[in-house]
Amino acid sequence: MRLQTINKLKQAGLKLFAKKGLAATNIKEIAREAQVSLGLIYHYYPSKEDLYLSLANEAMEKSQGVADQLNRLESSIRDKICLFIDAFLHGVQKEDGIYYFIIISQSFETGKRDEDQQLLEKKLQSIRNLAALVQQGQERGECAEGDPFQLASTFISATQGIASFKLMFGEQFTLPDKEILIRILLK
Amino acid sequence: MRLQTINKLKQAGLKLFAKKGLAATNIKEIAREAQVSLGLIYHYYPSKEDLYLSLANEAMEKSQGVADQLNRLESSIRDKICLFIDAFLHGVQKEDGIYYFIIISQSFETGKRDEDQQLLEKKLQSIRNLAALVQQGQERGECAEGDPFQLASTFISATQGIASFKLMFGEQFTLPDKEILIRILLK
Amino acid sequence: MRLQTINKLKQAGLKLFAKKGLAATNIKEIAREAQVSLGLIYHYYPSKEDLYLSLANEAMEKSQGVADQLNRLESSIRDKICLFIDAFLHGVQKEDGIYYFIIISQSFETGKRDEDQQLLEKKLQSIRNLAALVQQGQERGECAEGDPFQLASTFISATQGIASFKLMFGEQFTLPDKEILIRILLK
Amino acid sequence: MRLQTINKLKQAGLKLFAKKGLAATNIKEIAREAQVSLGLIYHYYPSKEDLYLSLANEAMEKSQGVADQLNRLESSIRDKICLFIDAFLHGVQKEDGIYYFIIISQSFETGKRDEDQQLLEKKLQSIRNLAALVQQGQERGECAEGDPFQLASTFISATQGIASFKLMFGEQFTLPDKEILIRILLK
DNA sequence: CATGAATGAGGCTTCATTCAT
DNA sequence: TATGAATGAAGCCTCATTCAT
Repeated sequence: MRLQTINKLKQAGLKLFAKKGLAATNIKEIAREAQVSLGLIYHYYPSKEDLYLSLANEAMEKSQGVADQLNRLESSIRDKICLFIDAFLHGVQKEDGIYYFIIISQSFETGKRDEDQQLLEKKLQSIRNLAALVQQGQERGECAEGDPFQLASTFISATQGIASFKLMFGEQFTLPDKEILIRILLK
Repeated sequence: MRLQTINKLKQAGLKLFAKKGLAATNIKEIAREAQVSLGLIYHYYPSKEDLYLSLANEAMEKSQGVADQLNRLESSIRDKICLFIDAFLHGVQKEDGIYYFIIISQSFETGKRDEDQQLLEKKLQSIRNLAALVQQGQERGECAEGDPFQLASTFISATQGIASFKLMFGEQFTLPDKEILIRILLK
Repeated sequence: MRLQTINKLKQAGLKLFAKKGLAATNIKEIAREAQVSLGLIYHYYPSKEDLYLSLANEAMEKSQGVADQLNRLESSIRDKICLFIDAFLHGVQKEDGIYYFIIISQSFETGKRDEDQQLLEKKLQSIRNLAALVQQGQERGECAEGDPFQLASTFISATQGIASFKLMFGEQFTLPDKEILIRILLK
Repeated sequence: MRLQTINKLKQAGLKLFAKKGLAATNIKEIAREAQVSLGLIYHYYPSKEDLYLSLANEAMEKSQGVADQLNRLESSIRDKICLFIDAFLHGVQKEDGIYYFIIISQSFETGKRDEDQQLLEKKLQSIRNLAALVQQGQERGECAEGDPFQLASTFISATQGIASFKLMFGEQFTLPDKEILIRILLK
């Protein structure tokens, strides 16, 4: 039924878009991967770009959801950041998880100006959110010195690059230990 | 004459491939950007993929060249790493520089198995080279604790992500201060 | 039930085929306009072309029916032609009426050779019928001079063109007074 | 070279669009008829619709050109109208001529609102122009009685219908004598 | 060396039709 | 009867590449 088909499509799109990017992924391939006929995609998504945007937005929402959850916790900044890193290291080892990270880090434009712009804005916002957390941490003496936005973006950069390497090299690539990532943000 | 045309083509290809990726960049656009006729491209490169590979390899070589130079210096590991970071932060602010960084970080496959594989291997090697440096640094007590390969890949990840953000957001994005990057690798 | 659905389908098909032609009208649109599900259409018509042909034939029959009725009247040729013109001017002002006129004037081919050919033959026959009437009129001195077939086809041409303009321009277009049309055929 | 190719495309498009309409004519067919490769069409026209619009506009311009020429003549209204009818009857017997007439009479929409609207407006204007001529003729006592716009539209309707029949039936259809058409507009 | 017209395979999308429910 | 999800052939269009000039 509807939901099952949509899930198969999302699954297939996520995997292929993450691995090859928007332009290099073709609709036929998505259909094959989803085990669905070519035309069916267009019952659910008006275009390849719409499927991509839907996945990219979903990825951002998931990421934002995790961040929100952490922020609601009654714990030290250090603990929040540790949990965030745990979530990242855990997520990047699951098939879907890594695809979501990669989709977020991609900068492929769909040609839909408004929606591309919105995605970009959300990315920036998520860095700002982490920066705010870092600033709090600095005030409490838990975080490393330096401009909070710079610290946050360096950290996010590192996670994106790591996800990218993990996808590129697979088993050949060992994820960094938690401590290495912690050191970027915390004293 | 020859050289000038080739340069214009490289310039244009570099910019467009970096901004849009291999699949989304088309030859006509490259010709227009290079102010060169469409057919002329094929006097110098057998295919779009060859132009891309040529640029990607050149980017890797440039990067390797910088690393080699640093390694040949008679200075402390700390100084080498500082110089490396300087080179990165400086490079990423120049138009061409950032394009080279982005091209390196991309994982676009051209369909030429051997050459794609070679590129991947070079990327891995450059992480290993940095890891070796880090290991030396650790032996001398200059570098941070942790698995050298993990430290190196986290650092490289961070630089790639930063280059990517810089290209995405342009002036809206402030590069991190040197100290923030230094802290990933050094005590 | 059956009949109601068929009527809704005919209504919708008539409107859309008249406005956009056979090829540019799609089944989904017909279903929507008829407020009927997509699949249901295929319970009543084997294909889009069959619905079209059914409507085109019905239109021809209606037109032929009016002509037959007039012919059966015991009145002067002049009166018959006047009544014919009345019927046209009246019909073209009703929504369905104009669609039927337009369908008749269209020359869309459905790919079903035989049936396309039959439709064409019927069109020709209806001109010949009017021509016969004109010839009678000329013998009685009521009709204008000239080849009866030419007079008839010119008249029919005019009515088709008028119906077409009416559909195109709607309220912006004023139908011609009866006298103008009368003058084509009658003295 | 360019011009020759463009002419072949126009020729082919004109013929096919006239015979089958916009939606039922496919690009591959146009390419075959023009003896040109499929892709080449897109060097000269951005889309099928653009080719169609270009032909439709050209047809309107040709028609307008003839009308303008006649208007510039220093002759009686009667003579102008006679010449107009001559031009029509002559044009409709040439292959291209009839295609142009048919294209003008078609009401296919391309989906480009503005341009569709402009075409419609031009059609209306050409009726108004003829109506103005008729009004002059009435003032001079040369034209038939009745609302000039209605007379003009009836006349134009007749010519369109005649062109349509001619294309439909070919040799089976005899064009009306000049006198029959003259009688619609002139006393 | 240089141009850009020409080609056609392949990609995205539509849509008539079928079929399980 | 009735629905609309599913199919896939066919249409439009793009674009890497070739080639005559």
